[in-house]
Amino acid sequence: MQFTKAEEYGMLGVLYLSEKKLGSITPLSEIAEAKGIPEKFLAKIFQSLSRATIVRSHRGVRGGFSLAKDPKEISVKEVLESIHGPYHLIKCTNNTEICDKSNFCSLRELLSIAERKLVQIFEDHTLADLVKWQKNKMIAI
Amino acid sequence: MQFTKAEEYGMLGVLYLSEKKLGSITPLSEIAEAKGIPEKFLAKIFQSLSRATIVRSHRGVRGGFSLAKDPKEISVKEVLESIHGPYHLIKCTNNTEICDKSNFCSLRELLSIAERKLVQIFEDHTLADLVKWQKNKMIAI
DNA sequence: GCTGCTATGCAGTTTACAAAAGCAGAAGAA
DNA sequence: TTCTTCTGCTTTTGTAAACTGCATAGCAGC
Repeated sequence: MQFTKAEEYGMLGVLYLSEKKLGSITPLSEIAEAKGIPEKFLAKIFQSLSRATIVRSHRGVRGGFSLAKDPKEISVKEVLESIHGPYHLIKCTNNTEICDKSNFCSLRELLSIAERKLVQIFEDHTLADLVKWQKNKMIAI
Repeated sequence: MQFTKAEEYGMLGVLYLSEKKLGSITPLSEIAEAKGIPEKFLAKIFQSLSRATIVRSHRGVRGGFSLAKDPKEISVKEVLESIHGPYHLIKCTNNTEICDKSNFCSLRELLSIAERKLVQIFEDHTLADLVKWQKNKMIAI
């Protein structure tokens, strides 16, 4: 049970954009190099983010990506779910058909609770929050 | 970010034992068949559980596995961690060397928070709790 | 002490999916 | 028109999960 690289890269990407002036356009190559991410892989991730209107794409010379809205308005949950779909700790959490052995499974119940807690945390934090943490910590050091 | 089959099977296995009389011995074949789990795979998982003294093994005719302690004394966290080691949502959560790009990473910070919440839930629930849920629900239906 | 049953331990194989790379093409700016 | 950047596929690679097999060891009953 771990985060995937796609999720990690996606988050690093939007965090990178969040630190820039709102609306400014940054090419993928810059993000990829700055964060040490394979550019083509990042491109694929940003396509998902673009479809979810978290970022906006701009083609052509001096093109790239910009945040589609204020970092304050973008939750971590939004970013993660646009990359990998809704979170589920276990496949049958929402799909009862997969595990039809019993009409009630206490394990599924526990995982649902855990899942809700987890999603709640991701929902409660925005990109702006993370950027703020980063800045505060940097000053402290 | 999902549970592995090993974790799922392991939990189902110990839950199966938890429903039996404390100390009674059940062969793997019975558990495997009852829960629809590949027997050899389950055997491997139970070896881990045995080493962690969550279950006790008994060889020979009428042998099998029994819980090593009362279900009330076994937390879900114990079971899960004995199967897959300590939980980490991201590789660098505890290993700073892996991600040396910055001395502070807000993403890591957030995941640490999430991780602690998750572990807390698993620590707070015992096998006895889950069995109780199961029974109550069954009665309700 | 032989036989059958069950776990043990290690060495495999297979499968699935994440991660990454590649390429032709479209859209846009200069 | 040309260069740049994203777009939308396809394909490859790498790795870990999931599963299998076999020889061995321990135990019980006869």
